[in-house]
Amino acid sequence: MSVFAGQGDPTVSMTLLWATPEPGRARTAPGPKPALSVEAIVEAAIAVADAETVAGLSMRTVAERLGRSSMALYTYVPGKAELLDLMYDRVHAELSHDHDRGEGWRAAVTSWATELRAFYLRHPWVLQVSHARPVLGPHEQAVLETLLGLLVETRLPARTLRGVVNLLFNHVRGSSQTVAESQQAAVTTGTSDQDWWAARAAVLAEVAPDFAERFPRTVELGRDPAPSWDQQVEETFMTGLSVLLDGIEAATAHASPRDGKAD
Amino acid sequence: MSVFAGQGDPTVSMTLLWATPEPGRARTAPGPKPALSVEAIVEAAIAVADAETVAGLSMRTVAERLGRSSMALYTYVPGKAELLDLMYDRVHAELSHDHDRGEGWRAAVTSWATELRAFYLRHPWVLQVSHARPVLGPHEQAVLETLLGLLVETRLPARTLRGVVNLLFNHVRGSSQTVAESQQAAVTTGTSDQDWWAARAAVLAEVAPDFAERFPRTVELGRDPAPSWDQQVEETFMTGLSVLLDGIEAATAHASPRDGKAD
DNA sequence: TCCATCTCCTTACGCCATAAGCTATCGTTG
DNA sequence: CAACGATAGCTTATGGCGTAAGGAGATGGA
Repeated sequence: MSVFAGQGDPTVSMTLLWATPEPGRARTAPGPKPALSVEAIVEAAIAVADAETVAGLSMRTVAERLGRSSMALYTYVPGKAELLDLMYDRVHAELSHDHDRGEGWRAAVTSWATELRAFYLRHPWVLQVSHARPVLGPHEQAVLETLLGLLVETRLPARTLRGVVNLLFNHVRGSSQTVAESQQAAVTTGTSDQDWWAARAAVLAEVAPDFAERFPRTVELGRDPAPSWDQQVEETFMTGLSVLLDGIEAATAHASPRDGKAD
Repeated sequence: MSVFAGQGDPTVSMTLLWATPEPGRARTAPGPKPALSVEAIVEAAIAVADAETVAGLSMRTVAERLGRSSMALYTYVPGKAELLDLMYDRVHAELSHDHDRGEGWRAAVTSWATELRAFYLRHPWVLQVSHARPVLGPHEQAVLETLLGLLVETRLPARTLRGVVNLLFNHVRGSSQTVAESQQAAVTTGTSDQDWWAARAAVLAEVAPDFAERFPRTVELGRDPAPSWDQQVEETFMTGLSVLLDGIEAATAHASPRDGKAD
């Protein structure tokens, strides 16, 4: 299984991904007409993954949803790895590329990050797919291009920009992953996040009564909490993002000190 | 399988984790003496995971390494999820807690981040374990406490500090994950990272000849590359970290503008 | 000595991805 | 129109996985 797949045969995956719809071929094919299509399979697989988490995504569950046997899928898709590649890129088509740049790059990037986060929370399984060797599908590619578009006015050199882009993706992905995993754990275990933490705290008090002495700063970190758990998570994300943007601002100042911030 | 486990029974895991070595019990037990121990199993499991990647970690492979059958492990450990919890915490014991604070928090945090990154690259499977509902073992806890210790002199309020800590972990984890996944993919597929990218670029050129027109900024992002791939990755990490630290510095200024940076 | 207890084993179940080979369908060609 | 050959989707089988169930043998205390 290897949840962090994304390692289908590059050639196959990419051909399927960027597929111009098969110019020559088709039409003159003997044999029964295909009742399915790569498209339909990918769609069904996404539906399954959204609903059941990535662990519940199997060739069988996808095929069942389409009223076929699992082996039928192999006519259209070489294997599960390639299917994941296709799902991954396809789902990225949901993201928009027209963030308002009128109020400066800070606001625009914030909008981008917020949307991306919501996207990851809608499709948590996306975070389980490796992005080390990106599928390089058109839709995923567009997300990066869009972000770069929002950052042009910072005029950062490529080397700095690579660091910044990485940082942004890591923050959004990491923050989303925490939430996504929490939510999923809540479903799997049947315990709400709050209950879970309460239970864990109780056990901890029993098993490590000296916790507060050993980890005083950690305890202190819990001070001044947001009114609700959800708000706390949200706040942590936004605070981090804001700090990050401050960092970018500082970097623009380093890069072109004589321009200042004027454009 | 469910690679992103970390969801063993909280009580069980935590009891095992913080275990004072079983005060009452022991000694007076009939039956054969245990030939294994939780300790030995965890150690073996870590060795397997380090060597074989998390996908190669199964109860069978761990047991084999110890010359036992897989079911023998269940005498010591309730299941794989709990075993992962134990491995996760145990391996964090490798991290040090005496970063030099003499040259200010920037240097200290950089040292912390660098060490943590190296740690993740030594034990890539750690990144596959969910940190949404942390195991709350002593060694993992200590990592957070240590970081907080390095950040005290920033005097950031708890709310900001939560954002900053999150940001730092996300950056280190995210950056490490990319590298780790690359390395693993290199092993699994037998293609080096460089070859893989070359192959993918070739396919891309064939399948999407208009790439440069559609994604001009992405192309531009590749300008001015570091001399080697490894250096590029390293540089991206360090640049991001530096931007991030600039952001923290800015936050300290916001928080207590009249103090300035003096302490 | 006997027995309760404990370790470790074998066996089995229900998942998973997917290899192999069959059947039924259908466009094409004689 | 019949026969052919390509094709879609099926059944079956293989070798993995985590782990439930229950049996065999060892061992300390009664």
